[in-house]
Amino acid sequence: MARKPDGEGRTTIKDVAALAGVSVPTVSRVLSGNYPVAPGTRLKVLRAMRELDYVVNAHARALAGATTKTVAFVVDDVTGPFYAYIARGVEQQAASEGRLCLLCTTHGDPEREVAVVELMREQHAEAVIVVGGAHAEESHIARMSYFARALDKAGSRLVLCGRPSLGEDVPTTTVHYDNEGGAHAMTAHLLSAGHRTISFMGGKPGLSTTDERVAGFLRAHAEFGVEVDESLILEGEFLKSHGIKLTRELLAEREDVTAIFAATDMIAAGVLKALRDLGLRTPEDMSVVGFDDIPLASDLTPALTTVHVPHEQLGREAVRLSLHRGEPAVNDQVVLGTHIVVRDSVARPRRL
Amino acid sequence: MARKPDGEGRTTIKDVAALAGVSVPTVSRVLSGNYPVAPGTRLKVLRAMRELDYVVNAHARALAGATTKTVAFVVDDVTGPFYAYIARGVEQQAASEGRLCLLCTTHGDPEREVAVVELMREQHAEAVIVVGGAHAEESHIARMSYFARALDKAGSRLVLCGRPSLGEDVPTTTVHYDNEGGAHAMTAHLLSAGHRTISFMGGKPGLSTTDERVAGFLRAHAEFGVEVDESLILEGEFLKSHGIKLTRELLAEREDVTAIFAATDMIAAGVLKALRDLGLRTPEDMSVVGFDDIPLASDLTPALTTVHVPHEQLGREAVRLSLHRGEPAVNDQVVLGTHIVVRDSVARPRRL
DNA sequence: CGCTTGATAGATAACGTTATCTTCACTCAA
DNA sequence: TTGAGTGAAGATAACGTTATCTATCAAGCG
Repeated sequence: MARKPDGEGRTTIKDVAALAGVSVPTVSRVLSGNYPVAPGTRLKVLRAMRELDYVVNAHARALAGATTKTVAFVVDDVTGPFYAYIARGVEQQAASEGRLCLLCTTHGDPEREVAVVELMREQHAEAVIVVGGAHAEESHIARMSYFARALDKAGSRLVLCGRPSLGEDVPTTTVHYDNEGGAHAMTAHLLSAGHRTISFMGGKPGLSTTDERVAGFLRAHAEFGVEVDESLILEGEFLKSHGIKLTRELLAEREDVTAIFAATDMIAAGVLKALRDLGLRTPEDMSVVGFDDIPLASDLTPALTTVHVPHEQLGREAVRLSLHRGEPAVNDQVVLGTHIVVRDSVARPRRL
Repeated sequence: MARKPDGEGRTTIKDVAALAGVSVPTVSRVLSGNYPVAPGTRLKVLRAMRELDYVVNAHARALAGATTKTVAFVVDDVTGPFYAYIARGVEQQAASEGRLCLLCTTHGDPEREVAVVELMREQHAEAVIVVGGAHAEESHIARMSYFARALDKAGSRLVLCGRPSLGEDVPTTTVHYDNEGGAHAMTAHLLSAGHRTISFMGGKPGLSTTDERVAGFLRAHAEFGVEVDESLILEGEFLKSHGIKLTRELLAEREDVTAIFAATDMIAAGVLKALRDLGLRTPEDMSVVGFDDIPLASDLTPALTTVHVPHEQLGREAVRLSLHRGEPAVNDQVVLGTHIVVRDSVARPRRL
């Protein structure tokens, strides 16, 4: 039972080699299995490893070899169901590809987003996946492009998940979903039902998610030949509380609105609550729809008609694409489809 | 503009040193700032770093120095709101202490939990935080204890968050919350309201979370001198669908139950839905309470009376305690309090 | 029977940092 | 002046792996 004195701390490959009576490289060979080792020798080494309770030092391995086997995941806030499901997709796919998953949050702060990407560069992550809507500011785009190139030069990859590409010439992988199409389909659904005065509620202009959803909203109106009253496009955060506040303000001012298109399901939850508090019935007095199809949507009363976003698949694809990209394309892009899910929150308008 | 030829990949500290015309250690000193460097030299180095767009190699640094600056976070599933909020707490605290956060999921599989902890050992994470109820199986406890000791020997720390300690002699930090007390208070609340036939619904026996909550349920009954009908303690997963199924089965068999204590808010959501489907009103025909106080609880109809768990604080404490533990205590323990939040889902029983 | 060949295993050199030990030029007191 | 003290930098040696090159031994072949 010759063993390294306890309390010494970490056991290294050297200790294993000594105990097994072989050289250090031989142990390394047993570990990686990429080189022939005599069965007897292998056994001795394995026994020594077990005896000493040895685990490799991932840092030393990363430094010596080339591959790092880590995927970084950058997100506003893990708490939102929207992100949580993408996170699950990322984590699952990463795990199934034998990768570890580094989690960072930015709290919606573009400054912090840049700082975090920098940090990931230090970690030599194989891919850095940035999730959620992007800010349209010129300076932010420039800085992200800069990091995309820096990562690319270091053999890594910037992945944009749920936000538009930075440009054809910037080396990134983009995994987006069809915000514009989903908003278009949903708006068409409302217009088909006879609604003509629809409020689009929530979202900050300049955030890609908002802009794309509003674009779909406008296009559907144009196709139906319905003029949009710009004052019905209300700005706000993606929060339930904002849904409540905006709904109150809207109904205090106008009587003619028959439907509310909430920019997200969370906002829609607030809208429904505000309507209930005001004594209005959904969908009889007011139709309400959302966007995202988070689990909450089907739990609301009434169950919310909304646009389904394939969150989990989004996360999986982000990892999958960034890890095995075959051709040396500068800029890979995938757009996943969205579709409307009809539940119980839409009816024909009463007052035309 | 003498610079390393592009396309070479990673720039190292050597390149910076060469460009700045100083030695490698000098650059390192500028980087860490723990040693005096002449202002002029510092400036030259900083300029070179910017010029070459240099970032340190975290792996090399981890290998050379001792500190690793990573916290690992092991959880069943990021998707559940319960875990998501703990995750947020962990991530926030880790970030504010300058640590990175490694995320792993186990999908409730004890095997995978062990594998993941092993993996974290390779990463030399400063702390490995395992979140959520634990399985009581002897073999699992033994293996976790083993890893706790292994981590401890390597200067790291196993943190149990929301699950009981592994024993006095096992080197761990435990950050728990008062399951038993919360369940006790809530049960007392129901008993005080006059309920005498209460079903405890959901949870798997053997999972610490379940066992602790049931214990509180039983203690309150004992204190009120009310006999518990064991057949009213129903087993099931922590899922909404199980809440629906169990409620249907329960009400098909018995007429005398006046209140349901759902083991979690998710189950309670299912209970409420099933009751509504059966044409029963809450709380007039049946009182319902939950446990966890996830955001969903206040959105349900009626708003759910439940036990508040300080999720985010739990995550923060886990990181804080594991990072600065002063005395060399083998086994630190903290238990955070829980309290009931009264909303609209409890009334006095109609039928006594 | 000597020489090539294949299968193993050891020796040595990276990998990119930080820690530690020296060295070197100065300044200041004796 | 000269020796001690000080501030700044270089030299060198880790850190724990894997990669690469070299050495050994046995078998196979001409």
